Amino acid sequence: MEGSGAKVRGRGHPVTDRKAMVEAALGLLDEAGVEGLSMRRLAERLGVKAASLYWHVRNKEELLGLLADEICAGVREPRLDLSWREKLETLVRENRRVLLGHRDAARILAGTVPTGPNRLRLAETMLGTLIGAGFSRRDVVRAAFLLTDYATHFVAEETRFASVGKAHGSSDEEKLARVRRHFEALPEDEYPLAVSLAGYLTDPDADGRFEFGLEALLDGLEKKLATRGSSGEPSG
Amino acid sequence: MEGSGAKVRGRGHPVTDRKAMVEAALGLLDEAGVEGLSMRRLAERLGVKAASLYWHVRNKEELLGLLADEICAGVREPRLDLSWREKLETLVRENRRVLLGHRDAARILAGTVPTGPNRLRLAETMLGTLIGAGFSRRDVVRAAFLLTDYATHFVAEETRFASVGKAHGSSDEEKLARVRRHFEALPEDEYPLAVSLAGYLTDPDADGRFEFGLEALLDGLEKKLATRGSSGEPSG
DNA sequence: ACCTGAACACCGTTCAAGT
DNA sequence: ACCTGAACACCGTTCAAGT
Repeated sequence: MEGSGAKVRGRGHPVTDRKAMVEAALGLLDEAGVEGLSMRRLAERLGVKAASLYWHVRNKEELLGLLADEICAGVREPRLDLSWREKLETLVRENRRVLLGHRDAARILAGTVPTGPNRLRLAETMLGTLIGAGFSRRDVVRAAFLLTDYATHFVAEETRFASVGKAHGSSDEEKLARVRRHFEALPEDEYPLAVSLAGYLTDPDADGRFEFGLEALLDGLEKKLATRGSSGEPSG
Repeated sequence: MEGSGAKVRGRGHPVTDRKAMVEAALGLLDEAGVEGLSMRRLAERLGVKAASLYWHVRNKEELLGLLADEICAGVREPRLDLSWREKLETLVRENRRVLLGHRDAARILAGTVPTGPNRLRLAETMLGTLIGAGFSRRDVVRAAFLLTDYATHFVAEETRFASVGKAHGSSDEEKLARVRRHFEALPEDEYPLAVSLAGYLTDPDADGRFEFGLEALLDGLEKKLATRGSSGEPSG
């Protein structure tokens, strides 16, 4: 429980305070989720009144931006000896892994503009890898958005129900089972496929779903590379 | 402007009232965005007190679910003579078109579970098309999620700044120009690619970006079909 | 069957004032 | 330089009470 006193000493330069704020925000996020992450509760956790936070941060949006960047600090760079495709796979999987590390992290990322140093660094890696693969400059950027957004939004969907039922003690399996029964109970003449595919619609294998989409995306990108050729500029 | 009086006559059966609520909610959404869509403002618009809404609807989440389904009513089914790939393209493009038709519609869809009749009907069409293409039952479901979520999340990203700057009179182009200058002003030694690709990172051609991703996804899916063969069951 | 009054337990943000 | 008191303008939701 260190850090409860916020700025113990030093000269209390604002950097330290922002850092403490973001750390506290991350802790609060893990305990209470996005829904519970309010400026007032964060202030309480820092032993301060809510109004004080606005000395360190313009508004809540700015705080969430800092928080998002902090979350991304844990993404590891892919090894240099990998192929471009392996590098991209690693990067996108790493993204998912890190987002699964904090409650509602994907929703924070999705709702926030990537301007912090960590996210910019990751963008550089992604863009550089795509340039190395031979995409045109325009396609590099489009592919980067596609892959980054895929990771973020997949995890956001995947964890949507993580918080909901935890309160009244229903496990993930119980929740999925309930949804499956809901699909199965639909009128079969109107929604025959939803009924018959209910088992797959509530497939608990999120890893498999993630890899399915990732492979499709990379196969699609690979095909573009083959078709369009290296139609673009040199890779500088 | 019909429907301003809510339930004029009939026997005021609850279906009518819910319909009027959802219509009013859609109007409020277009005027005020998700941020401005509150139960209290919606009640005001219906000439009623906020507490009354809870007679017709369990809570706000349920209302948003109904609203999401109403938004999806406008999605047209693809023509039957198209190939499976053309059908999927049409369906995903239609999805985007409809989501662009109401302010923050994509965010409503993204935050809501697809249980309404319109969304279920669209799911049937999507699943049926993928079955017709020859995917295994498991892959049908995975591909359906992939394509549906792509449309929703693409539009959510695409329209993220739609509302923000409108207040202090900055057009879309001005906003993009500001972001581009921000990237260009980054330290070139740390973020060389962000600086050099600033123009593409703020590309205003959303249609082009959307089609890039859609083509990649469909190419990727097509490849799976070729590779895995029709490994699954018959198409019943 | 449907609506209201009144309350409960919250929000983000501002700003003059304190130290 | 940093924090507080007090307020402003909101939220979603409940529930006894009205008609």
